[in-house]
Amino acid sequence: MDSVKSQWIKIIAAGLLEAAGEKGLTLENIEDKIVVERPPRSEMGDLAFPMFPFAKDFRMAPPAIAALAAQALGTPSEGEVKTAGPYLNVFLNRTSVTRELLNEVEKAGDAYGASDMLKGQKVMVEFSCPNTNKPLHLGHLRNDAIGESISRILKAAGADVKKVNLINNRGVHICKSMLAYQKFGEGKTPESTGIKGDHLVGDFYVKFNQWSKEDSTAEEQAQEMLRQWEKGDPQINELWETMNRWTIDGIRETYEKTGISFDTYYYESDTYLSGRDEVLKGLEQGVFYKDEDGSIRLDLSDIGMDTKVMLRSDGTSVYMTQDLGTAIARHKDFPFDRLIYVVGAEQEYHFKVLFHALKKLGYSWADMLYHLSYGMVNLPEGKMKSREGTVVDADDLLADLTKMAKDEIIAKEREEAVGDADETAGKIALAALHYFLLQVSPYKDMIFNPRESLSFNGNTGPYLQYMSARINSMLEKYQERKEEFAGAELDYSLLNSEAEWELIKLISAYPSQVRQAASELNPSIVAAHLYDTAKAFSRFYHDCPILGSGDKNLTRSRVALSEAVLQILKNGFELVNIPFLSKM
RNA sequence: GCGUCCUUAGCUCAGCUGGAUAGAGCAUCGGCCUUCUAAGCCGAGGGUCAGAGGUUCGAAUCCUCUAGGACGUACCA
Repeated sequence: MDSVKSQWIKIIAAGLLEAAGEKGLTLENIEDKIVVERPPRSEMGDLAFPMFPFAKDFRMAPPAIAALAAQALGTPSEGEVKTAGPYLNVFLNRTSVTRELLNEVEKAGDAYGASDMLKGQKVMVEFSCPNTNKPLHLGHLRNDAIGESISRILKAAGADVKKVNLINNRGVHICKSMLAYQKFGEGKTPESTGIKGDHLVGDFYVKFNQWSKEDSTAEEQAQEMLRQWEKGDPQINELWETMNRWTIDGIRETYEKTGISFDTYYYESDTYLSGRDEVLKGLEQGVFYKDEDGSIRLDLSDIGMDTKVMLRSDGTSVYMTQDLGTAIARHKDFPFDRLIYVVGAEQEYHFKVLFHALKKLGYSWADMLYHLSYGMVNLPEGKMKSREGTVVDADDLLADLTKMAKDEIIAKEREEAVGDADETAGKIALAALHYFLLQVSPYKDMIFNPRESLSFNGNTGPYLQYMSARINSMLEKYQERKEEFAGAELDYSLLNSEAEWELIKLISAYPSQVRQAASELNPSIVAAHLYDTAKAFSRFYHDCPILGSGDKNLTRSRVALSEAVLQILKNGFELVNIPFLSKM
C-alpha cells in the first residue's frame, strides 16, 4: 500500500499542476505539500487528499480546487477520483491492489512487516535489571514486556539488536536481605523449604524491614556489612554468592515462563570496580571534585542542576558509579549506535546525570544513550507498596492467570480439543498479560485492576489468540477437504465485500505500523493494529462463509485472504510476545 | 519551592507529524448458536476531549496561563 500511496501522490500532483497551469499559476514542491489521509468512513473512499494546503497558491477555496483537480485528472486507470467538498477522495482498483498485496504477503511470509529501515544500526536494549533481593513484581513485568517487544520490533525494522540485562546484585539493599538471613535464616535453603529462591530471599528482605522498625541499629549494620563486603570479607562474599544464585535462578525461571531472554547479562558486581576507577580518573582530570564531606561529586550547575555523588565518602560505590562502569564496558563489548535504557520514569534524573557524566568524561558515544522512560503500574487504590504488601508478585500473577485460563478451557469443554490444557492455559495467560501491558503507550502510567483488567473477552490478548486459532482451524479443514475444492482458481475480483476490503487495507498497513512502532519505540501501535485486524476478520468471518461459500473459486480466494490475515497476526504476535495457539 | 510528565465516555485506554460526524473494550440495556470454535457477532444509550485564552481557513492534537494528579529534586536503586 505504500507504493500505492506514493503512486497516488504523483497522480494527484500531476492533476494539481495541470489545474494550476490552466489558471496560469505555477506551483512548487507540490508533492511535499500533498497530504494523504484515510477518509473517516470507508464508503467515502480509500485515500483522501485534502486541498486546504493549496488554498493560498490557488487563491481559491479548497472545494473549488478539488473540483478543478478532479476535472484535470479525469478517470485514471489506477482508480477513481471523486470530490467531497475540500477533499479529493480516491477509490482504488480493488482487484489489482488485492492481487498484489496477497502475493506480497505470501512471498514474504514470516518476514512480512520487516523492513531495512534501521539496517546497519547496532542497537543495545537494556531492560529488566532486577535487584537480587526480591522476586519480580508487576512493574518488572511491564519493563520486561516493553524491553522484549521493542527489541523485537527494532530487529524487524532491520537493526542489529543486542538485549542486555543488568543484575543489581550489590548495594545496601542486598545486604539487608543477607543480614536478615544471618539473623533469622536458620540455614534455610530453597531446597529445604521448597520455596523458589527469589521468593525465599525476598522473604528475608521483608523480614529486615520489620526488624529495622524494632532495632534502630539495623540500617547502620547493613551499611557496615556493605563496607566489609567491598573490603572482601570472605564470609559475606560466600553468603552473597549463595543468596544471589538463589535469586537469579528464580528470576531466570520467571523469564523462561514469560518468554523473555537476553543476549548478555551484566552484573554490577563486575562493573562497580571499573566504575570506581573511572570516577577516580575523572577526579584527577577535574571532571569530578572531592566535597568537604569526603564524597566525590559531579557539579551539575552547568545544566541547571545541583551536585551528584559519584562515590561515597567511605569509598563505597553508588548506583551511579556502577552504571558508569557498565556503560563503558558495554560500549567496548558492542560499539552501539544507540543504547536504549528501558527504565521507569522515576529515574529520569539519574539518567540525565549519567549521560552528562559520560559526556564530560569524554565519551563521544554519550550522545547515543537514550532513556526509554516508561510509566508506573498502579493499583486502583494507588501505588504498589511492598511495605503494605500490595505488590503484585509476578509469579503469583502468572499462576492466577493460568488458573483462570484453565478454568475457562474446562468450562468451555475444550480440554480434548486443545491438547495440552495446562500448556495452553499458560500461553493464554501470557497473551492476556502481555497484551494488557503493551496496549498502553509505554510512557504513560497505567492502572492495573486485578479483577477487571485481565478479562479474556473483548480487546484482549486471548481474543487475538482466539481469532488466530479459529483461522488456523478453518484452514486446516480446508486442507483436509482439499479434493472438494480441486481445480478452484484464485479470483481476486470475488473478494468484493466491504468486510474483505477492510481486511485488505489493514493487511497492507501492517508494515508501516511496524516501522512506526520502531521509530517511536512504542509496541502499543502494533498491539492496536493486531486488534483492529482481528476485529475486522471476526466481522468478515461472521458475514462471509468461507468453506461453505458454495463457490469453489470464492472459497479458494477467501482462504487466500484468511491465510494473509493469519500471517499478519502471527508476525505481530511475535513482536508483542503473544504465543500463537493453533487450537484454543 | 523548582523540574519533568499526565488529565479524552461511569471504568480502563486508543486517537500518527493539526483536517470531514472524537473511537475501542469493560460495565448497562436489547438482539444472534440445526451452518467454518458464542473467549464470538450485531445494535442502543453514554463526551463542554480538566478549565480559560491564543495561533490557524481548521485544534483533543501546537503555544501560554489556571486547577487537579503523578514522579523527581538521597552518601537508595
